[in-house]
Amino acid sequence: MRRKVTLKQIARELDVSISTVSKSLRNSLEISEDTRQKVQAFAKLYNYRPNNIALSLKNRKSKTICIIIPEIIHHFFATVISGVERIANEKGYNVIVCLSDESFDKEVINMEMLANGSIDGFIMSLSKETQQKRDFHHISEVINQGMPVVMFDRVTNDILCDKVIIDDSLAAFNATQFLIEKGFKKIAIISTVDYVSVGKLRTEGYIRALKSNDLKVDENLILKIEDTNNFESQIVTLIENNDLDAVFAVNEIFAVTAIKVAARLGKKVPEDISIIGFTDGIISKYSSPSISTVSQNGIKMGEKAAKMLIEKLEIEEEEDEEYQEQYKTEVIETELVQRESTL
Amino acid sequence: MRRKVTLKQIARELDVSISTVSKSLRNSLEISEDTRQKVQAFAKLYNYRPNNIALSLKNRKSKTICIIIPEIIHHFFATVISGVERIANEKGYNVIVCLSDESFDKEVINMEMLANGSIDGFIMSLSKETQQKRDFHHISEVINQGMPVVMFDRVTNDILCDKVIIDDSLAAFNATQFLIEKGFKKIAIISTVDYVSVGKLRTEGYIRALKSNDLKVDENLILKIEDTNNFESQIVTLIENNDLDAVFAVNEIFAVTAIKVAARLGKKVPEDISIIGFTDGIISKYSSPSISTVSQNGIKMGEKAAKMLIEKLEIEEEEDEEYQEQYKTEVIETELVQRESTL
DNA sequence: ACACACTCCGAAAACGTTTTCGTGTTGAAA
DNA sequence: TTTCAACACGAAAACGTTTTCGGAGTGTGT
Repeated sequence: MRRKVTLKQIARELDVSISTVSKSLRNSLEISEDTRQKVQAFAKLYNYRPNNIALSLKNRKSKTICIIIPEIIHHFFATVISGVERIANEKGYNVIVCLSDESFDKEVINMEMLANGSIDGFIMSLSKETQQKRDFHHISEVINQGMPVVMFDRVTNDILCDKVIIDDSLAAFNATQFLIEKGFKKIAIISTVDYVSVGKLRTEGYIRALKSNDLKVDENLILKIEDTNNFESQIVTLIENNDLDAVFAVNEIFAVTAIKVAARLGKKVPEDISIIGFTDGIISKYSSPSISTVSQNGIKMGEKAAKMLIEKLEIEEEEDEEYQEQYKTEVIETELVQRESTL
Repeated sequence: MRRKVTLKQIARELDVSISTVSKSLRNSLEISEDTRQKVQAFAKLYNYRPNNIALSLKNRKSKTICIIIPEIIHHFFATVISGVERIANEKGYNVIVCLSDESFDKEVINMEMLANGSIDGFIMSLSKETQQKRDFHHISEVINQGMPVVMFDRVTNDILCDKVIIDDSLAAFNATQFLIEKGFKKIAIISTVDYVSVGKLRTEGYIRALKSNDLKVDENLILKIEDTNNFESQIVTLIENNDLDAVFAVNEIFAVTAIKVAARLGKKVPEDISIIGFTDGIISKYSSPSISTVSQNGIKMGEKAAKMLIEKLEIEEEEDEEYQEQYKTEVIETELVQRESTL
């Protein structure tokens, strides 16, 4: 169990100064061929690796970024992480993953813990609670300290920073329009409560599509679910009490639950009722019947977010301030994936 | 955009020494009530937070652990991360997530990048390629440097360290036994190639169960899948050519694919053919029919792994070496979850 | 008047790097 | 012999902390 070897130890061992060792290892021309070789051989023998923490301190940057997400269990967020990881690795950055568990407090704690030099920037998607409270002081504080933040998916207009989103409203519009063009009239939506930004936007898109086709918007067909752990009964009621043609669900779980409920109520999908979901994850793919869905490419979002963040970080080094105070919002394309749950 | 305030700045501002500031903030009795108050007020005003990197360097530990997994998309691994995160957070540790993408090289690179002071210990599950090559030098090297490693799920006997596993063989035995007790004779297994440790063990358990019930082991009923991206045709062949009573699949994807294939071939699940999977993830839960499965509690595994690792880390501080050279292997209980895919 | 204790604070080392600057030793040119 | 450049190396500062040690000043007891 030899401990890690340091410059100092090499220096002592070889009877030269620390500077000489450092320079030798970085192939400085100041050092004679002779000593350089000697040092490098010794370093290799003892498997010397520069201490990252020391480098971070010296360079005042850690080459590490943090991604904060509400839930890792959600397939979509997992794909985003995977996209971030890929780009980060490519550019020599590490990724710290933090889970807010949809809790405002955990989000704040995570940010405060890491904003003290541990990381160079944040990529984040807001927790439900944060969106509900509309309290973003922890984020603006971090930004004020000069640390770049990129928000994705669940974003807010209250904070100025780079953002990566999909056009939730448009995607929902298109999905609904797709159902309307199939000839369906009674189309329900299973959405979330309004403070979840994406839920609200998707509901908006759904309503816009109905209106632009002169269909009546029936409040009874708009189900807004608050408790994501216990909602099945509400879906039962929705399907039981209305003679639906189709259902648009704003996530996979709602969609697959709708299918199960429909089956239990003796309605066949897609013959009796069509269903479209949101997020092209594992559930949609492997469900029986497989689920038509709006695909939001998580990997692409993650990659884009990571690219934007790292770009900001590297620009910061060169240009001294100025110029960089402009923020972009990237919109990632969505796509309607047709499977078995729609006619 | 005020930059982060440091001890030095506070000291200069208040015309005292750095030591005084540091001590004041840590409520040292050496400092008079007066100055302490003054410093603390100032620090609070400017929102002083100690620089984590500097602390890491000084304390020679980063309060950060790394978890390396093959794929974050797999629900099981996501649950493990979530367990690790919870415990780590509780104990004041951060979690760096690295993905090996089932690649040996990425695994090595990740470990080497982080083993230089950036983190205090590893939690990991081996990539397929690593298991195939049986090359674990990167792991033993890290361990030799005195950095604790905890392996979970995909482990190897070639490395001595703490481990968290399930009894794959026993779990498979029980699942098969369950099918046998239902009266099934022709039971197939859809497994992975043998170099994937858990696949091999599960196959062993399956065979053991058959033998202990005096059932013939038919090689034709043992399907070992290599390419996890393109295997459906093999399952078709398996089900088409054999008049199966039941199928035991070693993961969710294989199980749900078997169901889909069976349906296409006109066999009803569970009436014509029963199916048991492995891993109680989202697919098993939401599939139609829902899938009976062996539940391996990922959260528990993650929590246990994190606890073991952190315990090792904290022991290291007190006891000077000695005593700690004993490694434990924790076995997490599995459970057979009965759903609709078995009679 | 002296010794001593106590209070309050600062200097400096340490963690492991990188880099700037200075300096001693060569050898050659004047 | 002197002068100067080139070469090879070391000292020290810096990044931001914590902590040990020592010291100045004050007060107390004899």
